Amino acid sequence: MTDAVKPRLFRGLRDQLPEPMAARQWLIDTIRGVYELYGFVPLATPAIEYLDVLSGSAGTEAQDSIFTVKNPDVRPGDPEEPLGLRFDLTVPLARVISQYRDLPRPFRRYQVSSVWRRDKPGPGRFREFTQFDIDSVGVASEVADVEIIAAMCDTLTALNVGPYRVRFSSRRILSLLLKYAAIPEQIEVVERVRTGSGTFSEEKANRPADDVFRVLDKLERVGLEKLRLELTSGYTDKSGDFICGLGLGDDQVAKIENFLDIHSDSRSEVLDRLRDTFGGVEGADEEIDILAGMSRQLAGLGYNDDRVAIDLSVARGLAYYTGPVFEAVLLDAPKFGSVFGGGRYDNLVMRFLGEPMPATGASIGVDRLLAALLEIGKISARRATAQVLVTVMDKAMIDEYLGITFELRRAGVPAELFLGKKGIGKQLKYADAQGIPIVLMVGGDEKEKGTVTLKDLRKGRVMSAEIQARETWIRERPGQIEVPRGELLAAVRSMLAEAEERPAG
RNA sequence: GCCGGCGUAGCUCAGUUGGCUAGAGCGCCUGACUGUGGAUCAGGAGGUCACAGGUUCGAGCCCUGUCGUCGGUACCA
Repeated sequence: MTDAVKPRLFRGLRDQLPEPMAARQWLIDTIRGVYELYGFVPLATPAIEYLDVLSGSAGTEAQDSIFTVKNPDVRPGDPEEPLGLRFDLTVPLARVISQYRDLPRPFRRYQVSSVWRRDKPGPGRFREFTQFDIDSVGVASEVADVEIIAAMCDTLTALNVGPYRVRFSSRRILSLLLKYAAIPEQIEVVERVRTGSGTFSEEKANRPADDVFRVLDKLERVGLEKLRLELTSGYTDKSGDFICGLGLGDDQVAKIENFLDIHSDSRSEVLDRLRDTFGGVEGADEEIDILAGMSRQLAGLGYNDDRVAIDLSVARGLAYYTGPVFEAVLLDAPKFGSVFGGGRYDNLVMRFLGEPMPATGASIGVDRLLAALLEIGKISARRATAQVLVTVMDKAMIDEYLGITFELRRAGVPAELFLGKKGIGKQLKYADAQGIPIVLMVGGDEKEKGTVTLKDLRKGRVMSAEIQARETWIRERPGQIEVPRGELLAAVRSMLAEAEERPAG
């Protein structure tokens, strides 16, 4: 043999093997069902886009995580037209909106697709992952945001994820916080730049005030102590890395803490306290009224405090959000963080269109949500799609086995004909290992009697615990029945009905 | 990106201060039991010790680099 190619995958990529795929497809189908119930229409766009279409929405730092693609058409002397893989579904949507002017407005679409980011992979974080997005483009009214929040709730309910909480706030409330705390648009910070092993040089730099939001977003993860340090002097973390502080003054930090102190399970209480705190701030009443209106509409539809909260620490990556922002967490799987999030982005489409175009939407991290549901046992992986394995007992009877298999399939019962070369014992073992619940056996005996033998492997699995001796095991033939050939379908159906399958499979 | 830990069978891991032919459990395969999945018993296959270089009489073990992986941190449109 010559050198075989080593089978391997590029870092951060993974295969999706059959077991989790079944659960994944159920997840996606269920989400799609909810979105179509809301009247959203499907859209697909290519994985590859021109790099200038992808980048720019979030500045140069965004480019660092885009996978670039070599343009095969570029010729010597021609201007380069670099390409990249999409990193989200929102930017392609903005392009589509701008490119197809005759699309209905408002345009309400859903899209489930892979996206790619060149970030460092981590647990539950891959370089290729699937997002499921829902967006309303062309609606300035907050009713569109209310609808998105409601759809998030209905989706999570349909997925049977257990208790969850959708939290929302508004980017404009956070802008008011900057006024309230008297934080200027540019913050001067001292960055520490590594110049060698263990040595640093200090450099002054300007950071936009939005950096404050980025820090606030970490509250839940790092706690108030570290948050305070990061707002002021900075600190050195466990690994010895220096975290740059924003150099805010005590008064400013105190006011931010006042703001963060406003939290309650009651939306109206949060709004009341916010009104008090932002008392003299210009424009505050108007923004708070908007949140109050959303809250009232949600309550009117039955989305109450038990699952939708106003949480002022929700900031999200604020690069293009302009209004309400929202995210959902599973209360049984808090460590997975936000599994579903979004917000209003009224300026994004303008980049392509040149004129304002309001838009709002949310995105599900399908992989993260799936991982969370598998971990808390709210969804189970199924190995087989077949419900019946038709075994091959006598090779001479293969035509009959084929016939039975197709009879089952044509009656809507997923069935597999065993195509390997193994004895009956091995075939049963195969069915058991694959999670196929029913085995069908027809040999010389059955043929003579005009019957078929059906075996429910799930019953045997239960009885296995009490049977010790192999003789007994074989003699008892747990879960096995013999029925007339003509009653095959009816018998299979009643056997399948006996143990009801969970929807997730 | 930065800091640190770890790479030994399909999986989880042992492997002494560097010393004979690299081990275990699980899984897999075969058989007992050729018409019965579990359990039990017996046997078997499977390793370039991540890769490359170096030190040494001798390296899974020590050194350097690369790759991978895990954790922290940054970023997350």
